[in-house]
Amino acid sequence: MTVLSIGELSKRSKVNVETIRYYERRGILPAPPRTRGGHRVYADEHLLRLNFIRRSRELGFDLVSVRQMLGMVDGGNMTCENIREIATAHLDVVRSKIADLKRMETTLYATVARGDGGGDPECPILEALFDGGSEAPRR
Amino acid sequence: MTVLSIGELSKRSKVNVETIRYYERRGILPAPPRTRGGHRVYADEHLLRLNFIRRSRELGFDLVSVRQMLGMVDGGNMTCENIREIATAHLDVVRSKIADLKRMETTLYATVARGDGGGDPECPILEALFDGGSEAPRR
DNA sequence: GGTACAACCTGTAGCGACTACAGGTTCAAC
DNA sequence: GTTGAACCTGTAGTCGCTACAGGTTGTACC
Repeated sequence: MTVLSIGELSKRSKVNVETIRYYERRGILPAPPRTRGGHRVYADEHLLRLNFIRRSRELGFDLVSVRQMLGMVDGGNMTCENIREIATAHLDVVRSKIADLKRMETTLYATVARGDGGGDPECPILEALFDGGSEAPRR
Repeated sequence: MTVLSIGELSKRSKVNVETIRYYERRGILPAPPRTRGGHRVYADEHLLRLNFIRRSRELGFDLVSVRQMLGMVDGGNMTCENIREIATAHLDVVRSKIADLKRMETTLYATVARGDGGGDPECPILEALFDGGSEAPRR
């Protein structure tokens, strides 16, 4: 039965003190008991939960999804199927972000590389940015 | 010498009216002349510039970089070398975002796929989120 | 028991790049 | 002259924090 100040919780979870309080305000981490003076007092369960949150955030889940998943765990209404749905939806989001960034990377690299060659053209990067059409690289 | 209302400029550039005004406030699009009644009146040069901004944004440049590039074009102090520096730095940022997202994708996919198999384990996704360590996927 | 000072508290404002109003004015067509 | 879409300004909200300001509490040491 460990007892932790917010600072100690912060160190062990590697989550910023301000962020911990922010999670509490957002209803993602439950409000812990307080000392007589008003300081927060945490227990192991909070550390566990905070680790879950950090790990989810590292994987790119937004706080709404994190709250949903934790809410399911808390209430009895949890199905692994529901959790899987959230995770799968998020995986799709991550994959489409990767696709977007790869499209950027391709166009950017082509643009930056273009001027490397011989002559002294005005500025191929600017030209590409000025006369380019919409999103999708032409061709 | 085309004359455009903000609505027409918006249609042609595919940039939201509110966003156009936002760019003006941020000093990225110059404030155009007004009608007697106070409506903004744009010319072709604004469309050109706005297309540049849109295209840069689609490639992920932030507004500070866009302003820097446009500032160089406006003042005489532009070198293609400076432009290339900005673009190359941005390319690095894009590439590291891709790397981050790929790491997420790998871990996420492994996590989601884990429970597909036979038995009826509690919930492998939750387990992974609860007992996972820091950022880097182990193994 | 006193004192110093780190750690804590609340509440608010800022970031970036928009978006979405509210509440009012102007323009264009008929 | 009248409608009504388009425009105007200014402000607040989004997301996930981060960074104060200005005050209070906890704790270690003498």
